[in-house]
Amino acid sequence: MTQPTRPSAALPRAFFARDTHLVARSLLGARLVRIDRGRRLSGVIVEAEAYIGEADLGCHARSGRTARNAVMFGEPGHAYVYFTYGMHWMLNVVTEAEGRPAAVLLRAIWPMEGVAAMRRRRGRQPLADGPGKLCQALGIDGRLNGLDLCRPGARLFFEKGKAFAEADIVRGPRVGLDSVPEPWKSLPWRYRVLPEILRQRFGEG
DNA sequence: AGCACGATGCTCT
DNA sequence: GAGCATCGTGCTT
Repeated sequence: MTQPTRPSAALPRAFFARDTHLVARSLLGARLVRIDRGRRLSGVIVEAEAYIGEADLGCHARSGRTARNAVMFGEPGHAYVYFTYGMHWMLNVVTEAEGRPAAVLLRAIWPMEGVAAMRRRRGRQPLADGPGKLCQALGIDGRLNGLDLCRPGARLFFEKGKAFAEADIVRGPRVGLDSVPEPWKSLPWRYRVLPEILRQRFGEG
């Protein structure tokens, strides 16, 4: 649909080296860009969740550093991509200072560029309104785990976008943590754009 | 429109 | 061997 109107720089590492809630909140409205065989696939980020530290029992870092979660302990601005439920990839971006395991899970985008290519990957199904669907639509899998999303030339990165107003964003409990103990299960660490605001800004799906 | 369930394989106990 | 930061189907209101 829309083509890029100007070259834009990837969000810098300093953007991610901050409080995880602030990063999650600030990513809403930003653009997630995937370079796929030389073409841009992108969408506006409309839902994200915060996972913070070893004390957060909903976070993969809860049991300390392992082979799977090692990237989360590293430099901010890298992709933490993992496989779950035997079939789905999840995309996170590492946040906060190096050595402190924290990340933001990308849960949904509003597709903007390369919609036909995304649809080819997704079939006749909703495009990218869930973390697994998002990864499938953008062709993201474990090969991208550890990728530096702030490095020039990266095939996956973030771009600044039109921010959403505070009133356009709702917080709520994170999804899929049914067996995680309280308070972690219910903490409002999920951030998403109100549906009516999406309709207002983007029109019907 | 909503809920229950099965798929399917990796990670950690 | 259990559980999982999910998804699509199929069945019930």
